[in-house]
Amino acid sequence: MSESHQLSDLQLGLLRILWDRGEATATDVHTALLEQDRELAPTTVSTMLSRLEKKGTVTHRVEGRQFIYRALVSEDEVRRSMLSRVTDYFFGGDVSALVSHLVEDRDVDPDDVARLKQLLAQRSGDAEDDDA
Amino acid sequence: MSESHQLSDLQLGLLRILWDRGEATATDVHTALLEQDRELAPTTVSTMLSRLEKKGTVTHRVEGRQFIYRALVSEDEVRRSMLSRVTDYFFGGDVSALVSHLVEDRDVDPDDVARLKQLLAQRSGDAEDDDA
DNA sequence: GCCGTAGTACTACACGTGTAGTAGGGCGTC
DNA sequence: GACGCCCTACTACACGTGTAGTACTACGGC
Repeated sequence: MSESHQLSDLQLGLLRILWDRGEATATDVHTALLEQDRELAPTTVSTMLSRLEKKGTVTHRVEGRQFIYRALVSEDEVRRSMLSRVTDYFFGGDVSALVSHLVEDRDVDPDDVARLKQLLAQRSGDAEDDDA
Repeated sequence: MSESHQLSDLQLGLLRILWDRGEATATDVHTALLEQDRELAPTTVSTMLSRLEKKGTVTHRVEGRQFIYRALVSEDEVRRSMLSRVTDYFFGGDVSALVSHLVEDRDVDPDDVARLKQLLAQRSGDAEDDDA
């Protein structure tokens, strides 16, 4: 089930639009991409959508002359898959190692640290919470 | 500078070996892959290494008849790049949102939660640390 | 000195991606 | 009713990847 979604930036871009809108015609997608300064020929967008459909990533229904596309994979699924890839590869599958890394290494500002502490407190709250 | 390293699984596999060993001949890499049940022809490995070299991801020096390869991108750099991609795409670049997600959504067991709490405690303890 | 072996270089091919042109079929317009 | 426009379908092409065969070359052994 949980296929390793290896998606390119453009493919992610298309999916993003479909996820945000639920459904969209090729033209909608094209327009949306333009708004993101992704200037592609309409045919290019259609081609990509067809290909994604062939892979089972999206599907479409017909309305009049238009194809209305919809994602078949959920954002959550793809996010999970991409995160797994990083987690597995760089942290031996240990999510908490990834979290540690993020907290240690990357710029998580004090506010966020506070927020996370709270989150963790809630998380373990039911057990023996004593926030340090 | 920080190029978006868009690397395939195999490419990551090769890099992993180079990172772990510092340097390795094509044969070393081939052998290492075999040990990971990645059964590829020696020529395939060489081809991939050449291509990575052409892209500037690895380099080699010659010793006798052998090429000794070495990664030109650091593991850290690639990890950072891959994490950025996920973070930017799914969390609008907000690292703490990613961390929250990981903590909320994924299986971080109680021990880890405790560990993370400690980590955060430390993190917010030395409030005036200003690393680059 | 010749031969085999090991190791790299060159070549090849299928497939996916990014990109887009052209063709074909309806629908609206006049 | 003919024309054109808007869509999708089909085709094309360059480039990267995965995969590997074949060619070339140099070193070591006898």
